[in-house]
Amino acid sequence: MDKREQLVRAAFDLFYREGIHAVGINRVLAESGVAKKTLYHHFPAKDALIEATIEYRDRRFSDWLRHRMASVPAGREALLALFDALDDWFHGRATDIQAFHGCYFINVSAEFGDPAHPIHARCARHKASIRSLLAEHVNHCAESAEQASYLLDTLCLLKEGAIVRAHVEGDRRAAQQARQVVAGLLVD
Amino acid sequence: MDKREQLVRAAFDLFYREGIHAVGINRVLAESGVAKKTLYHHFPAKDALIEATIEYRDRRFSDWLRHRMASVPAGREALLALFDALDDWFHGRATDIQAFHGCYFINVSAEFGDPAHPIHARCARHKASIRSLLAEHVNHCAESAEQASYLLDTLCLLKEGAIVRAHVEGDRRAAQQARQVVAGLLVD
DNA sequence: ATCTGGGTAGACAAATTTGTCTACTTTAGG
DNA sequence: CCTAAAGTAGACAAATTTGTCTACCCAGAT
Repeated sequence: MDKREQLVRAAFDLFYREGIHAVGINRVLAESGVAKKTLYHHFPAKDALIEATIEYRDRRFSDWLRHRMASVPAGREALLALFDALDDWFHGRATDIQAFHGCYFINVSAEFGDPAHPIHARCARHKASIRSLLAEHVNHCAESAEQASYLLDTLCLLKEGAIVRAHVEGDRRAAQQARQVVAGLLVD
Repeated sequence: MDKREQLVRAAFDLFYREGIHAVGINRVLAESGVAKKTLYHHFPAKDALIEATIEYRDRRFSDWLRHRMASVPAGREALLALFDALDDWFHGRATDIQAFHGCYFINVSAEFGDPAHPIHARCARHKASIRSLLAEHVNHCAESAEQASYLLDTLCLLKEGAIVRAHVEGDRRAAQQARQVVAGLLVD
């Protein structure tokens, strides 16, 4: 078992559930069963560990979503599958990724509010990467570049909206609501 | 000048910009120019101060939005005015409320992730209150209870999505994008 | 006039934070 | 086999956290 990986997983679990500034290094150490020296051998400072958790989550979440969207025909169906995936996530039926506590990248961006901060910028990059995953599928079913752009923007708005509503307000129907809107936009 | 109010304002400014756990009591004291004893005279603990900042922001933000939506005819126009207001906010043209650093309630919910925590619950209540403000206007232009419910859900999704995209990704066009979608839904 | 409540400045306690360092052990490869 | 890297436990430093407390000031109501 790789100690670095152990650290990153434990740190992610704690940071995701309780927030980054609320969780001290010692909690991560205790949870992962790794020595402090080892942590500082792998990471120069807490910030580097935080970035590693973002990298970890980015990989995990993207793989999960890519997989879900690839299991149906590309285009319209894949875009609807996105919201089915979110629905499973909100209802605790997504075993590949952790139990739902909101979007890690939104949560981290809230704690590192300055857009110029590397950690915030890294979260923005994740969002851009998911956006480009959706873009591929939008291009499958849009009739013009203009419509594609409009569709992509709308999908991203609804996706973020669903995640936030599910977390802040605890309304787990949010994914289904968003799916319904998307279905209406994709009838053409 | 009311010391309690001074404290709440300074605390809100700092918490909103830098996050709650990242800002210590002493920072709030220094910024507000109030003595520590006075803080603990008005608030039993930091949590109570946090709740007071939420109360403060809830009042401020709701008043601002209500005012913006009341300056045009109720119904369709008011709902579009919501997104114009967001657009102004994102572009730093909303002087009544602070410069844009995301939604305070989403940010706080990220730091207090447990939905059962009173602070998280208070944020959810704010969202519910804004939702019911929108509901009044939706009822003005919906043709059925079913359509009204669908419209309201969609508006809320787009609103949260726009705020998150503007903050995390720094895409300040998000409000205009959302407005366009809403305009499409409200043509009837 | 005096007493009460809100205020100030800041020392202090106790816990916790990040990060360093020592001294020792384990493990894997040349 | 032996060296070098990675690991352990945990003491320690220095700063920072929340919250309490002392000692004093001042203004307004009784």
